Amino acid sequence: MPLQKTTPQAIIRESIRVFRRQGYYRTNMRDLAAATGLTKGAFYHHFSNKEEVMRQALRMSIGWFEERIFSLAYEKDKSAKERLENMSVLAFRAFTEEAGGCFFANTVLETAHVEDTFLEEIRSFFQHWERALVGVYSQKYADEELQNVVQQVIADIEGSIILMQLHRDPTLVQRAFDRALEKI
Amino acid sequence: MPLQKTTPQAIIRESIRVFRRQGYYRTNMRDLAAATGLTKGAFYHHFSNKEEVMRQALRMSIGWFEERIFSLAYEKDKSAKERLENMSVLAFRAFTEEAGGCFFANTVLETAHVEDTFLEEIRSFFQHWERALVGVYSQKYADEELQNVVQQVIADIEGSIILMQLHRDPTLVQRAFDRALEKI
DNA sequence: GTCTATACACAGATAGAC
DNA sequence: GTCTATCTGTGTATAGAC
Repeated sequence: MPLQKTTPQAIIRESIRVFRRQGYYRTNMRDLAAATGLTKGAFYHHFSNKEEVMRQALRMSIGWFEERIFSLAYEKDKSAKERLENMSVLAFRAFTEEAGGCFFANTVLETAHVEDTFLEEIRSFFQHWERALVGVYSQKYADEELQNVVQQVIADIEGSIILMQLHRDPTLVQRAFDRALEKI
Repeated sequence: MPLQKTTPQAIIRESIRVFRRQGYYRTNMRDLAAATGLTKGAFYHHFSNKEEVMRQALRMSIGWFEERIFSLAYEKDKSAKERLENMSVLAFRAFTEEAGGCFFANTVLETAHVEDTFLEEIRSFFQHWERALVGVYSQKYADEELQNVVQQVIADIEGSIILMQLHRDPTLVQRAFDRALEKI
């Protein structure tokens, strides 16, 4: 075996954990390198700067959500309620693990006014989430009301994630998911 | 030579604006000083470090919300609906002005995992908000349901503030306030 | 591919002149 | 009370040895 070759994927995977906990500006290159057991010097062999790492971290995370969670909204053989339940279980886990909250929400609030470097990626995440929810709620609501319900569900969950981080209590997020299930 | 005396109050007032837009870590002492037309050196004559400025900024902001907004929940001569409407108008303005969103939510997400330096202040803000909403919604709901409604209203608004900053569209927040008014 | 060493910029904070 | 100058630490990023 070649002495542990560190893959860019592994680096990004660990970087997501660090960014999600510490935020973008507070995280430095030493933190990111150390998370994969590298030194700064070795880290720069794989990525040319922090912005690039962050962008790839956001993209990998979006891909993960699409593949593992949003995709559940489109399983045609299951009822809308069932699909929403399946998504909720995994989304709850994703947002509460390591108490890191929502990587994308964290990043909007931190960077939106300073630079719009990551806006495109973050918007993509929320668009996919919205589309998935429209998929399940469209059996009960339509048009403007549908839009309003979906927006409320997302806002309720994201707001509850903030409160979870403030009170260190994941059940606050669980209740938001419960409210989302009551709406269908 | 500008020999005008700069009051700590004026400094904090401007610092709030900077912190709310740029966040805590991204803001440096030069930014804060410049916001009141001072240099770093002069700034340090009034405050000994950044953390102290932030803490006082949070406290002033809490005081402002209590005085100007949450207090409206306790005007006994008005109906619950009226009181909620009055709060909503001003709160909407406060959260959307300069597109800075909610100073407290921004700060939780940015700092909660790194240090709990400001948790106490931020919790105080949300407690006062919660109490005010309990005051108006208690005429229609009670006990657990009341708690749940209040939490949903706050979460919905805070989540919508995130979406506002993402899409640069304050009407998203307006709709959250509309939903809050429909619940009473 | 990974390391150590280092260049360079900027941040927080202090000293002392006016 | 405000300024300029400066100290010290830390951050991004690069160079070059192994």
